[in-house]
Amino acid sequence: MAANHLYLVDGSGYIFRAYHRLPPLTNKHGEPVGAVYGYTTMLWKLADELHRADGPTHMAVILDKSSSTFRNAMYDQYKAHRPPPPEDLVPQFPMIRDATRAFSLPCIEEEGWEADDLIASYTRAALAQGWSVTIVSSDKDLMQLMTDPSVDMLDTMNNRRLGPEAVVEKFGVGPDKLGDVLALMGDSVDNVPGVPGVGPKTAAKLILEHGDVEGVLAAAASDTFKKGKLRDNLIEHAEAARLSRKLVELACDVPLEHPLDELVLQGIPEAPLRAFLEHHGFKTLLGRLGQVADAPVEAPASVPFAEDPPCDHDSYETVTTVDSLDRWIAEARAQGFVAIDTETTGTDATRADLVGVSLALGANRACYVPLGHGGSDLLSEVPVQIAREDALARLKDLCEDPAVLKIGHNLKFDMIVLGECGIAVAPHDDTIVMSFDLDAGLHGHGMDELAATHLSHSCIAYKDVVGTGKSQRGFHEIDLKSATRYAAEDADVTYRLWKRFKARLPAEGSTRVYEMVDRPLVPVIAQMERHGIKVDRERLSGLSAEFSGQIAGLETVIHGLAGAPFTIGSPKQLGDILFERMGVKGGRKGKSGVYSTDVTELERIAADKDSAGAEIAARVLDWRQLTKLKNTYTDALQNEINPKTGRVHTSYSLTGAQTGRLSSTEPNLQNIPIRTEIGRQIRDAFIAEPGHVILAADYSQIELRLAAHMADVPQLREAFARGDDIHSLTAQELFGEVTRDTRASAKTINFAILYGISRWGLAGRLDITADEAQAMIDRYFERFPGINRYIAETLTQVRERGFTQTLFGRKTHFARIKSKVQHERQGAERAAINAPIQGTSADIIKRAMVRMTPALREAGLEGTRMLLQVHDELVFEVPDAEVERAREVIGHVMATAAEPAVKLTVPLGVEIGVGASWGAAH
DNA sequence: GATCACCAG
DNA sequence: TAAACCCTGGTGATCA
Repeated sequence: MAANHLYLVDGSGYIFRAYHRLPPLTNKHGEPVGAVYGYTTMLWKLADELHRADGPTHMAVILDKSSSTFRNAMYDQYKAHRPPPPEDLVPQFPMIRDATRAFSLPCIEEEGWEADDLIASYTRAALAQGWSVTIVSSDKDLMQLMTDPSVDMLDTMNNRRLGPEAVVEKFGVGPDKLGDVLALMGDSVDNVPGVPGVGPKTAAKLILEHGDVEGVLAAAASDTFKKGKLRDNLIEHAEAARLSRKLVELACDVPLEHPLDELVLQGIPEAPLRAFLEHHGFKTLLGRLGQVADAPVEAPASVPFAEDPPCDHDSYETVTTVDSLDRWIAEARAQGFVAIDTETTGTDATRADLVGVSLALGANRACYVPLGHGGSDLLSEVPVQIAREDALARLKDLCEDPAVLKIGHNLKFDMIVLGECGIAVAPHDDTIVMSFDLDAGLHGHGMDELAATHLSHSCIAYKDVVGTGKSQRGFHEIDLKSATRYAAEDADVTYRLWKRFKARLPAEGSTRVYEMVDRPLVPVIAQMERHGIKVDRERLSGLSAEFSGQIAGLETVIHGLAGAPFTIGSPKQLGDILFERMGVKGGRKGKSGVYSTDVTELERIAADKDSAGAEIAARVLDWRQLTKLKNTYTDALQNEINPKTGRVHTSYSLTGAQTGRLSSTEPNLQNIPIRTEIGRQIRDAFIAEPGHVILAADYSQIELRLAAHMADVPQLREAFARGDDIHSLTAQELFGEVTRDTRASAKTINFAILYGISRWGLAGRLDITADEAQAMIDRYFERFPGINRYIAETLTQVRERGFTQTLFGRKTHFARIKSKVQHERQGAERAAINAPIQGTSADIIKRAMVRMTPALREAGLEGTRMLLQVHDELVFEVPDAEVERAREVIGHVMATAAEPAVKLTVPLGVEIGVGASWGAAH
């Protein structure tokens, strides 16, 4: 008979990880239960272990009891700086004991001992009986226990079993030396001091050379040790190192309150478990118990859904013959839809090469079609694959077949890659966009996270397939078996998510925004990214050189003023110079205790001509501006020019901003300077091809116009209709006269309103007292009562429903709107006031983008291309001959983009400029 | 990796 | 009580 096998669950560790991983769900009693839910699903997964041949015979959950331990007696600073647990986590601790009891598992905690010590002690006792032990945790301290071959670890969050080799991989030493390495490294969270300057790499090297902490310290004290900072630190902090060694040592001789036999598993009775799940309304789990209770639904994510079988990676087929590929395609045609995913050599779609395509027709009906594996040093033998042209020709027929729906997750990426192979993809659905339109604000929308949330499935991690760092390989270097498991799983999971989202969209009122705005936008964005924009490298490097000279000059001056050289870019050093050495009066800021040296602070100092720091502050401001422009723009942008196209191809995220805006990365082309003359020059480097011009079209004050419409403010609506200056009107209403100053203040207030105003924020902006700011706000609300009403209604709704909506029905969820932490709640309120306005603006420009290309083509403008979107601006490259007509078409499409779905009571103004460069087009 | 600072709408 | 510090984003440098 097999020996007993004890599972020890590190409950405390899981609570915190579940808390930070999951959205802050609430049950029907209004109690926060996010961490409890995560913990419960973890125990659930553990129940699967029961069916393993070498599964548990005994099990217990070990928890920390909040109290001091022997380590505090040794070192009073131990865990002293650990912040208290978040407020909405505290009430979940007792519920976690409930959850454990619901599974009929013993729950062990003891005064004066950390969970780690109890786990160590029970482990030792079990080993003494000849049992084997699995520690369910990913805690690095507990890895010390794997010195015995009968001990392993299990991390249920990613379903990984860890053995001693995992310790070697992570820390460079085996479990027997781990305590010494951890001691030298220290741990800032637990406040284990360690030795300054020694991280994991150095610690491992030292321990491997000298055996243990004492050996390292002895070596450092001897003359043979290499002189330098490391040796000084080891000598100076020798005592701290010895103390740390004791702190990380696990106590394995704690008297056991429960004899091992008590921990025997007797099965999980259903009744208490059902009662617990029903109390919290965990419907997905209840569904799995066999029967769904009809409790009200508290979160859409837990709507029960017809159960799919778990992902079976061995069921996936590697398609290496044309016949087989034809069969898969025929089945896709027969059923009318297919989930699809591409694998490539890299993550930048505009530079990556296609390596393979996976398809899924249903749960566990998935395959991988390798197209470009092998041929490199690492996988020199080219495996059998269908000839690339044959496969691509068939895939093209499938992707362009109007009778087959292609489903992807972040399909924009695949559209770009396939587009480079001459393949269009239509019609389509995109699960990342579906998820965003359903659940923006609740959680991220990456496939791994969605699989965990909706399918309770841990996807194979990409880095586990290709590795990381120096040993990382391209996907084309992966063997076909591993590649198939990973790639086909992606398509399989995409299909499973699609089925759920497809049902939820109409049920939750999100079909409109998905079908009218976001879904059709996907291929439009893919096209824009493929086009890219031409950038004049010489112009950028010229600016870089110019800036370099000025920066060097400023550095000399600044160092002279400071009396000594220092790192100007270090806020810490600059703060010390200004506030300590030069005695400038000013305030501390931030938790880390460094002086704030941001723009407002430096401008304040520079303005006080009597101050000793005025000169240096002014110079540092100039230095900051120039280094920012050089590092972030003139230098960095040159590296982003694609050598193949000579153009810069940004990547837009359709799910990056919770309000529905796009965001732009690698490079970010939505924050190219414009507000200062010197920064503006960078825009001159964005140019048109010969025979073309750049055309830039901006919505004029679109958010204020939308506020006037949505809050129904007659004065503002009429002013926009007349084409009046809106800030002057506000100044007249608020101050009774229009001057430069009152107009500037009015402009600030107008924008502050859109952002969810607070008296302190406005006070800081206008440099007035909070009371004066409050008086202005009161007056604003008095003159424009609609604004006040809009804010109140928006807040009432978001508190009731948990989300706001745009005029097109886009939802943004605000989990923190009920937070007990004041500043979190207030932050959520401000964001909620802003979201419908910012989001509607995003909806409108997206609709303009969707209609733009068809409208241009219909007008016979074949050469005009849309290149960039910057929130309220669209940038085009236009052949000289098309400029005048393009102006008209673009202006018209943008101005009418809301119609006919939404009829606005204000006109949308569009301003258009044309020039040889982006800078000249403004 | 966290923090600060700063670019845009 | 004291603090609050206007929304949405992304990137680069420094420092532990």
